[in-house]
Amino acid sequence: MGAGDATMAAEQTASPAMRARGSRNDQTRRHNLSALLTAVHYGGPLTRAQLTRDTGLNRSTIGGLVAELADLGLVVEDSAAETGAVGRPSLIVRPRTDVVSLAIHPDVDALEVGAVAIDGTVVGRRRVALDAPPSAESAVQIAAAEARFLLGSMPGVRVAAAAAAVPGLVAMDASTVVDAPHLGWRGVSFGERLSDALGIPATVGNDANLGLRAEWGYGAAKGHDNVVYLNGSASGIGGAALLGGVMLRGGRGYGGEFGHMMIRSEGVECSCGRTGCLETELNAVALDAAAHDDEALDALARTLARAVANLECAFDPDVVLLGGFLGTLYEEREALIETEVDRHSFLPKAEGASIARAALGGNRLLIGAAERAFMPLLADPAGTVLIQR
Amino acid sequence: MGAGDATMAAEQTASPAMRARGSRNDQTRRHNLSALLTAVHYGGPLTRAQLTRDTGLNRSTIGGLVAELADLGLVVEDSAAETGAVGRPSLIVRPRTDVVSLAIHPDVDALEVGAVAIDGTVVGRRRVALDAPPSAESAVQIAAAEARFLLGSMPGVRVAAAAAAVPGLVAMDASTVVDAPHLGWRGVSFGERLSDALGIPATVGNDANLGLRAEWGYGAAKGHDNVVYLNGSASGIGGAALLGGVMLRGGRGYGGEFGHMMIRSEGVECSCGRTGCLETELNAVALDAAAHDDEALDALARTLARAVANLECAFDPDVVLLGGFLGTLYEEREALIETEVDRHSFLPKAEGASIARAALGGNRLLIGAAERAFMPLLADPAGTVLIQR
DNA sequence: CGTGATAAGTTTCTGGCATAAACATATGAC
DNA sequence: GTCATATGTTTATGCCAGAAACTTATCACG
Repeated sequence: MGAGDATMAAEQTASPAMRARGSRNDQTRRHNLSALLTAVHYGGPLTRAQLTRDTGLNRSTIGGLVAELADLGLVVEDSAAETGAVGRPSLIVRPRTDVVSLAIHPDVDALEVGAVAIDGTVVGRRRVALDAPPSAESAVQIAAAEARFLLGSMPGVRVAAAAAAVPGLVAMDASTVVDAPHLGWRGVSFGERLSDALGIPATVGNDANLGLRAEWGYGAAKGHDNVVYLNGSASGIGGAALLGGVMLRGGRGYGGEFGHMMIRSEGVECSCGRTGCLETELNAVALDAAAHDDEALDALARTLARAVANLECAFDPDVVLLGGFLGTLYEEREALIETEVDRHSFLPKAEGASIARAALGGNRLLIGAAERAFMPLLADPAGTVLIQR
Repeated sequence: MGAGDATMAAEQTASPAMRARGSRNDQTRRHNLSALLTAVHYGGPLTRAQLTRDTGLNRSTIGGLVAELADLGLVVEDSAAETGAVGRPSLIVRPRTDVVSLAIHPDVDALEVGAVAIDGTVVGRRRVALDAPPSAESAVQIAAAEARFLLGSMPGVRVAAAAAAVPGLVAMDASTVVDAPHLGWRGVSFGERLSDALGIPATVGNDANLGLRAEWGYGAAKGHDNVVYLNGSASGIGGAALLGGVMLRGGRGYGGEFGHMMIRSEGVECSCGRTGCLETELNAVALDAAAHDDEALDALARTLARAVANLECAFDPDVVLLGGFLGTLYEEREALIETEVDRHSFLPKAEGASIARAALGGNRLLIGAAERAFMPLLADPAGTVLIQR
């Protein structure tokens, strides 16, 4: 009889908190439309035959669902490219590239606005250099002006939503920036203000979170469901984690602040009030200072390795993704870091997580924010209104 | 327009890994049966009217679903207790107490077997004291004998499944004990062997995980969806985390090993090969030694506080739950720990997690293991066969 | 070319599921 | 004892995916 039988079902989670929502027939339809649009969103153009296999749904059902998505203006069906296979060629379903989301990234020295199509390509971007960190209000104004310009250059385009990637704590409402120290924002309803200025629903997400989302969808974390992400930037170390395919959020939305994980008990005092935080021990300044000092660089690499080992022991990820200067440090000291992590790893060897460098570079936050903006549409393709420009 | 509109849907997770499963009509039925059984499982007896409100389903639908659950022998409907309210009294739906799961807990000095009814009450338990840690084989034999005895005393009872709580790493197959150092088990297919010996499907879970599951369903974590759990026992410190209502597992099932979180960089060498692990700095021996030394106890409390602060910064939980000797330490140094955690907390004050002591005591692991065993039944009430004894 | 094999799109019909609406019933209030 | 209220029950309806039969587009082979 074996234990295997029960395994699959047992992995599911039953909520004791009486969150018992009933399911209706129309939710089935919504779920299936969502599954198809999500599949072509991440997987690129797919044939109807592939969708049939992947979803396990019937040919007829796929036909109907794809027709509805086409009616909604979300996908187009092309004749097949020649495959050389026998049998009637299957139609290719691809997301329409004239459906975009707006991505906004305010940072200390610049503000970027991008338009990202539903297939994940950045179809337009504008960057405004800034002398000083923008106030929330000026960020909204600049973003709105740039967005208008951007959309003006793309006639006929339809906009799903907008989202901003902000370096700081974002509340569960996906609008309020609770504390973005480097921008000097505290308790700002940035999403709501953006929304009003753009005339488009806008949400806000933490930059590390959205960075991981992008890497997950289109970068180095693609295909992995358990990922720890560490990103080193001028403003410190941001962290995020994807666990079982779900983004770590926490009760208030502040989960994943690995930059303030204690890494040295007798360490330097951090701006956050604690001592020995990862980002006070390992940061852009320290890395610059160690640029021509092999031992200093080794020490920093060892610090990173301990952080990675600690995170592996807490999360047991498939991949630990390193971005920004942490990615650079990793490339420069790959062997050292790998052996140090192995040495410190609590988990059975050979099974450990792999370490990888983040892949998407300068487009990462724009793609991540757009991902966030596309989520309502992906979750309910028929129930989400697009804004025609 | 505001950001709020998009928020709910945006919190959902769309999987890029092309896990696009289609949903069929019969899954709707299964989902709803599961939702109802789960509701009465955790929420105790509920009226049909309450179920109607909680699920959002139609009166008629609830009627049909409850009838099916009753036909399956999983629930009974009673006439209402007098509520004093106007209107026709609603029938009370309660889980049948003659449906049980077997819980098995092998430990270094004893093996416990319990029978837990579907309403969460422990209806029978047997404890066999042991001179030495049992081998996996003898644990199977003892468990099977005790289970036979236990079930023999409960005629007419039907068994859903069995599950064991094991102090060690358990693989994703929910059967293989990869490494249970205190028992000396390595790479044992304990679940499969149990299954064969009992004649009942059996799975295996990590003890801390199952402890948290129990506290979540029936103890101090009830109603919270983001919980970090730390349990101190003779064999060290076990950890587990519930994140957004989902148990942290990791890619291989080893997530949540917070006992091996680095807490002092120049610390003592741990059996795991690392240094300064939480459980080498704070354990039963150290606590005993500090029993009559206020300063030593303060130091241990500070160590605990740092661990809690670290976990809060990574997970942003609603509650940090402390069990075993950590619960004792917390009770003895509550004020100190609270202020130290606040001082070290990275997150905005006042919003921080509360700390609480685990509630379920000696029944915790039996309840947790039974929870695990009930999961397939809860997930698919109509598709899971009960074993008649 | 023309025929057959193959695979996929399309059409039609069916069954399951939740719902709405109408009806029946059990309680409290007056 | 009647009414208001809330809930259980029965019946008819609409939606959705699936199955089966049919149609279409390609390749292979002679």
